[in-house]
Amino acid sequence: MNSPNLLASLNDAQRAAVSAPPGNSLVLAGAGSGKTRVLVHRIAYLLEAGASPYDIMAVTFTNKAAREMRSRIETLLGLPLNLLWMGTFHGIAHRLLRIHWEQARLPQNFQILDGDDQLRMVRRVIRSLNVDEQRFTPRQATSFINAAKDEGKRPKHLDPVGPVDKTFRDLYVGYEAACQQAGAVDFAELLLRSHELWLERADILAHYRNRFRHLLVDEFQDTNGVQYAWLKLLAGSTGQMMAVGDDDQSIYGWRGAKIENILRFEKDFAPVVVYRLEQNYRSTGNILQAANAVIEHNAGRLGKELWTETGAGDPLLIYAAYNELDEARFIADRAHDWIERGGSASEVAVLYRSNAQSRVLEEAFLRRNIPYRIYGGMRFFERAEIRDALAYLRLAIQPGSDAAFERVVNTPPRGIGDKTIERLREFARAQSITMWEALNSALLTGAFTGRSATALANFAQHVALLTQVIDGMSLQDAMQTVLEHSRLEAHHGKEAGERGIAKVENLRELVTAARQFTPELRFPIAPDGAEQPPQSPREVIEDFLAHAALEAGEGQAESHAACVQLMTLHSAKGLEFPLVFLAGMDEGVFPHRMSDLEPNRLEEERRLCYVGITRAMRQLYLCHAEVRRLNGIEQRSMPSRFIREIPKELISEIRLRGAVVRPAATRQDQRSFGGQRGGAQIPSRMFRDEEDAPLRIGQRVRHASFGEGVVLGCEGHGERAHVHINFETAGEKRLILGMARLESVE
DNA sequence: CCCCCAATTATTTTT
DNA sequence: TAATTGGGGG
Repeated sequence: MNSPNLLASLNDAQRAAVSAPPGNSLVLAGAGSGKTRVLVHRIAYLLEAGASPYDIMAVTFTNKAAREMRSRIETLLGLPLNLLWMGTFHGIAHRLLRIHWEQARLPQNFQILDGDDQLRMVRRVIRSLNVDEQRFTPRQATSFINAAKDEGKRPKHLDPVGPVDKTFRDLYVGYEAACQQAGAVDFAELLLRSHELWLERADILAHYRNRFRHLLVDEFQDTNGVQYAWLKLLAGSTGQMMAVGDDDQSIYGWRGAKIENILRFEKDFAPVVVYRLEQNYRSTGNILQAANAVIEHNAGRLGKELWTETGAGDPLLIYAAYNELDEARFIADRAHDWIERGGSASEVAVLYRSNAQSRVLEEAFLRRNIPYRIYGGMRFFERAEIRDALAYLRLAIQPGSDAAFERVVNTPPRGIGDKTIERLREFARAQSITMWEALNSALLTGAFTGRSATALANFAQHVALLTQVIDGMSLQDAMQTVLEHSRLEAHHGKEAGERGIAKVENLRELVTAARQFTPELRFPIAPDGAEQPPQSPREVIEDFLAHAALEAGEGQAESHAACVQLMTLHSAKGLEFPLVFLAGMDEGVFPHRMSDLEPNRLEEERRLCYVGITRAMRQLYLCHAEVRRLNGIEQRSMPSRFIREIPKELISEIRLRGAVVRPAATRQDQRSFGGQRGGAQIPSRMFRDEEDAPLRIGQRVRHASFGEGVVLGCEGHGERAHVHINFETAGEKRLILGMARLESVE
């Protein structure tokens, strides 16, 4: 059955993929080639062909992508699809474990550890095993554990080489025990545990295999070891899978993603029909050519070249800034021009390699009075005050949660110090009971005396009261009550300045988030019954807590106001903007110096560059600086090699009109630039705003007798200015501009 | 418990 | 540079 309507709006390649015959297929979808469109239409196509929503599972990597896909399908088909399982790997795995908690050997009320909880847990294990915390940092141990889990490995699967590895493995063992004891499951564990559940329980696996005959996986190049194994197991020999991905956009290798999975897929799921989506509907010809040229420097690609029917468009623009302040100022100026000419701020994005670069940019936008929004950094549910409040909420419904207990036992401070907590912890460990139980039993037996006993008793009473008061309350009321009782608002309210105010606002926002929360459907008791909404208020609260862990809350308080978007290249994946600036195209910054030695990592940097370039629809700026202050040290830097990989004919270099030698910046100038304290005394805007300027700092010049060199600086006015040049052979010289007859070298 | 100062150390980030 | 962390003293 094929509906002409459904396929009419697609191009040939898209149509072929959407109407792929039964079996496995791989869609290699280049940037901007309509990938989501294909997935959405494929689902619609399957439904039209007689599949039930009940038969389909669609997996994405981010909640945002999942939401987007669901809403697009519902728009396309005009009906809600509750029975279709669509979500992130973690979301779906979580769902499975909630249904089969018993068979997965989890307590029914198991909780999810997010990254921060996990780190705390690991730290606790390190201390309890008396491992040297300096040599084996919680961070290292956590990434060791996660790396193993991402590969589907339990401690018993590891064979440690040397004592260091062995210690890590011991920590992994200890951590697993601690998690099991606490009834806690980290992100990687969700996948690993559900995978093992299927391996151990053929009946459960058979049920899902039978149910999910159609599997669709987005961003396949980002799958890691367990995710791949999980999919493979679920598909079995009967499941039909469509994997969609782009090897050129694989940028998460550093957290376990494997591009090779695309190749493995072709082998393991053979026969696989491969579709290539290469027509791009997003960018101009010049932008695409630049992207193609850069990515061509990578070896071992699956091979794919984007093309467009749109014209070449404007050339890419390169700006060589003097330093990062100049770069930021330039970007803000150009963004300003765009808006002046009638563009919207939201059409503009500034992308950079690392978050640290956002500061200077932010200041420039602030100064220019351009509305901006910085993505990334701390997300809503990750903020300490929010996590504290949620810990209270959890404690109220589940006082046995040690993680929650430890988090708030002394927040706000109530006289329960480290010593007291340590004794309590010891008490709990010795008897294998929870901290909460330890507290109550210690109070009964009079193990604590004096001030700490009073403080502990107060806390115990406080939690018990909270539990009682909250019982039967709606989520929203419970949240509100918890905030009032915990005195967290008052605690943060008296904190000085902006920060305190922001925290109180966040706490209020949390009540709003609780009010707006719609719980996911719950799972049927009978295997094939329909999903139901949660029954009790308590279940809603539990769902809300899981939701907070699983979805850090990027969407929270999302303003759709017209803002210039500032974000890292990583978070720009999947987005598009008419005007894009790539800031910090310097060697060492991008490619990052930590990644430019090893070929594989360099290639990942290059893919990141490819992602960046292909975000741009109409105009792309590449900016680099000659001098850049990084980690407090001012350094000369070279333009990124990626710039050199773009053919010259696609590029136009920006000469600021009227760059002319001018004396060192006045104090006014410096102040308007946010100040340049310490470091090299090179004025930040020496060569601006006048006519006919042949010289820029960092520029290469040729002198009749000294040969070639680089301009380091300059003092004085016009023809009589003293230029400071570092010649390649003759060394550093100070020359008088009018006499030197310098030629610029390109 | 809180405050202050010195020391330390700086990717990318989703779930 | 700047943000966070640990130690010492009140």
